[in-house]
Amino acid sequence: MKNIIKSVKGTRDFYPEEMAKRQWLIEKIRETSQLFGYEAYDGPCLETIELYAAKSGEELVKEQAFVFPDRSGELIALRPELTPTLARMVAAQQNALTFPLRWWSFGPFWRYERPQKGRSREFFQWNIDLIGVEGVEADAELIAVAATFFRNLGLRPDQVQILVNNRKLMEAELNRIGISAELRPAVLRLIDRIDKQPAEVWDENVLRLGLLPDQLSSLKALLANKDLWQQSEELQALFKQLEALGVAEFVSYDPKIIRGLDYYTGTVFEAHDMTGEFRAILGGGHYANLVEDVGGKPLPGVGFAMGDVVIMLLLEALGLIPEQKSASKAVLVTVFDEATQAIAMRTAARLRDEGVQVILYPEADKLSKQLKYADRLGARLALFIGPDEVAENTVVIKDLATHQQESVPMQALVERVKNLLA
RNA sequence: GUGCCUGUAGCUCAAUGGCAGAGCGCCUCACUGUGGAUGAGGAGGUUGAGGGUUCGAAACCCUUCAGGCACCCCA
Repeated sequence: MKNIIKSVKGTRDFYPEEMAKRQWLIEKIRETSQLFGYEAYDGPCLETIELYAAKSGEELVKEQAFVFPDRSGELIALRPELTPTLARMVAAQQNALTFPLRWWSFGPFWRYERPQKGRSREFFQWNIDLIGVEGVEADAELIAVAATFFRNLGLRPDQVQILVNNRKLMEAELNRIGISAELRPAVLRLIDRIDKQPAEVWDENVLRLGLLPDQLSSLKALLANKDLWQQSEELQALFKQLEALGVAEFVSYDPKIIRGLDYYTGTVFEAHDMTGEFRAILGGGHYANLVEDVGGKPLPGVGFAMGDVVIMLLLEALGLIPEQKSASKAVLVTVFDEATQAIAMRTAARLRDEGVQVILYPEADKLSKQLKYADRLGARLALFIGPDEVAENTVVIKDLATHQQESVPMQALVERVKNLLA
């Protein structure tokens, strides 16, 4: 163990067991995305640092991106998020694309952060965006995508909720309290983390920004008001549409949802597990303007991103990840001895020609060992072709789950195996 | 990047300054044509790494690496 070279901090190895789970998750993401008519796309994992300089705030690039010079000296970043790439791609083809645009993507991202549970330096992220729609209908659709995804995974509304708020509403309400436009961004940032700080500390921080004590109490009343959404026409319309889309049970209003990214201008939302044990599962919102910073004409849209880590921790905790055995449809062909090895190989080849997944034991060995191997891999059937079978021109098929076995004529093998696997 | 906690066999953990152990898992055999059970054997550790204190360190001290918790930030 001592001489094994260590992996890079914050990265994960995906052994077959974990890889199978990752593939399962991707499949669920693909199903849901396609169900709503979204098309898959991807960009490069490497981008020039200028792409991020304009967008996504300095913090993300300066402090959280992996940045390095290439051999010519140009600064390259491992992508910490996809939105700037999306903006660039859309801007480059802006006059050729058909809007509204429905695109989704799943791929690796990197952020140079301190790893913790639910947060690694290399992670996978589902990004999905609807671009070219101004109205709140687009917001409703994306929230419906998220809710449908949860439903498809077997998650219930009492286990996970999508919490929604609206930036315009919050701006208006802060204005009403008398908080100046210059102070609002800082106040919003504090609202975003109200649940993370002790109440007294939070109060202190708010007052330190320059708010008056009665503004503080107004603010706290605001954040406790679960009916605040009724002050927003957009949110009223949104909830009505979510009802019509059949996903309202997964959504609730929360005035504390702000989102860190500056480019959100309307609806913002975050999905959380109801025990509060994990970090946010996904987050997104409405942006007025996706491509302006990279040189395109203004385009509104809405999108969200979901990392692979938290959702899998949650699903694992709830026991919602089905057992993934890659060999669950496989037939293991045993090799009795050297004399029968060739016929075992021929039989394996015949089955493979018919599209049956066949694992051929690589050498003659004790049958107990071969069966144990089949068992470990989770194979469905095992075949025995020993001297007796060769003499009779038969094969013994054993169902490893039921322990039942039968002898069939060699000619009937393929059909019988297919029946048993069906 | 800051503070705190934790690193002992593949996994979960004992051993609190005196010979590094258990359970599970793994391998072999009982089982010369049959897997999950049972029994008997066996392999596997420079106690994360490096240094220091000590007659003696898994344990105490320093450094470092990794993970976890909080901050920061966010998926």
